[in-house]
Amino acid sequence: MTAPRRHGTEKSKTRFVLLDVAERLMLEEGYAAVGVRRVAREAGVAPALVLYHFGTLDDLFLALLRRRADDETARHARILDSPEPLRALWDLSSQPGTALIMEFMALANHRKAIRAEIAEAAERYRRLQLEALTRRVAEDGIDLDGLPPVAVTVLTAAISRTLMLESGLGMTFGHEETLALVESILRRSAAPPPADARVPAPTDHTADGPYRAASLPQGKP
Amino acid sequence: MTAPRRHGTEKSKTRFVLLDVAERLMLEEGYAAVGVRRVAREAGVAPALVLYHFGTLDDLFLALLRRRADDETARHARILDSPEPLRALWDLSSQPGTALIMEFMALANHRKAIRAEIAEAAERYRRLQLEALTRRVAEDGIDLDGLPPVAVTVLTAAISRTLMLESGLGMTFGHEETLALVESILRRSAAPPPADARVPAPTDHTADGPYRAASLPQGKP
DNA sequence: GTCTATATAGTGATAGAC
DNA sequence: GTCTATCACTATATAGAC
Repeated sequence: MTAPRRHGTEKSKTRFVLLDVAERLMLEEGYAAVGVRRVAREAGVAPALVLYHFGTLDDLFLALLRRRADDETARHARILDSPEPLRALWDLSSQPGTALIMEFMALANHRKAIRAEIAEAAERYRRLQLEALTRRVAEDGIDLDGLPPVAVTVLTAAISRTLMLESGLGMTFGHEETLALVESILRRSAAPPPADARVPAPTDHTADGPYRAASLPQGKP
Repeated sequence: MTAPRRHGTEKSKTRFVLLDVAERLMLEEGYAAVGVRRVAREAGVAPALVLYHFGTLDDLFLALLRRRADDETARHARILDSPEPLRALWDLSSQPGTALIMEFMALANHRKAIRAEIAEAAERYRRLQLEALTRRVAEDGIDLDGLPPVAVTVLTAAISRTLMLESGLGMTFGHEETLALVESILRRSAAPPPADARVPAPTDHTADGPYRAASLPQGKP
């Protein structure tokens, strides 16, 4: 397709280093910090080598996006294993891996050439979450308050992303109360399904206190 | 403070045109489309004139941010007047004005010089929403399902922003169900407060059907 | 207030030697 | 596979004429 002249698609060690640098830059300083010269400098190589390996900068982004695919798929599998699938979903959405996806979605707004592929990846992760969550709802009697599982995945992504983005901007107004609300929902969902009527929480397996806040990783310090 | 050499802070007609162009570009193509040359070209003036009026590009962004302040304050007042304050809050968060704030928050990640001021503006809007919502909860018996009003403002912002961002990327998986969920919450909140026990919706004032979807403006077409 | 012209520095990408 | 050198283009910002 877009084979320019020559490019090293092999399992070069340098190639992985370049991707590592690009990923770190995206997480720490945002996608705008990822450039040919910056990546090359931090990797200790010449700028031309970056283009030799990836052809264009867009291809570097795409290579980075695809490299995460396996890791993310493995992470989503935890929803299936966890005794509290809803909490597993929430924790998953609050991890750096998700912050990277969020940064890619911001990138997609400015690189229309790779917008479709980024959106496709984001949607694929949502489908993975939905599949795992749906199975757990069907097998065990997970309490979702009657919410459609797909809506739960959207809400989880929306809330966690918003808290991450705003925290990175130093804006935390209302976060504590929102996290407390999330926590209360997670606890209710964790309780075993009521046999007939509603019963209070069985054993209170965590010392309560009001609620724990500040459980999200900071976006960009 | 930051007086470079000379700048026209007056009520020049050109200055307003430049701000109009910048605002339109931000909404239609994102903040990255706002540059000295681009704004000048679409306004029909020379690039140097943009810097004459605003000094730097950052100052142009800040001027644009401040110009929206009055409009947004007026918009938030609608929450106080509406018979359904929660729906008014949701509609407010789904408008282009909010899309502009969202674009500013993305901009803040790449312009650390004006990051604090942008975050401050976003937080001010949240406080406005909270103030209006809290008053309506106190005066009327608005049903918030026992949620803290501040959490409602965070959730509203999170959900509406997420749907807008994803729609702009052509990613709508799960949106329909989420909008249906929002709509059901809005309807429940609109019902007059139950005197003693729970009663079904009084009159069904809208022909139902499943739910209406696609009620959000598209982000970036 | 608006212009032309230019300074200065950044970008992605390419050519060709080694 | 890696390099140096460079092209072509863009960006913000400034100087000075009108």
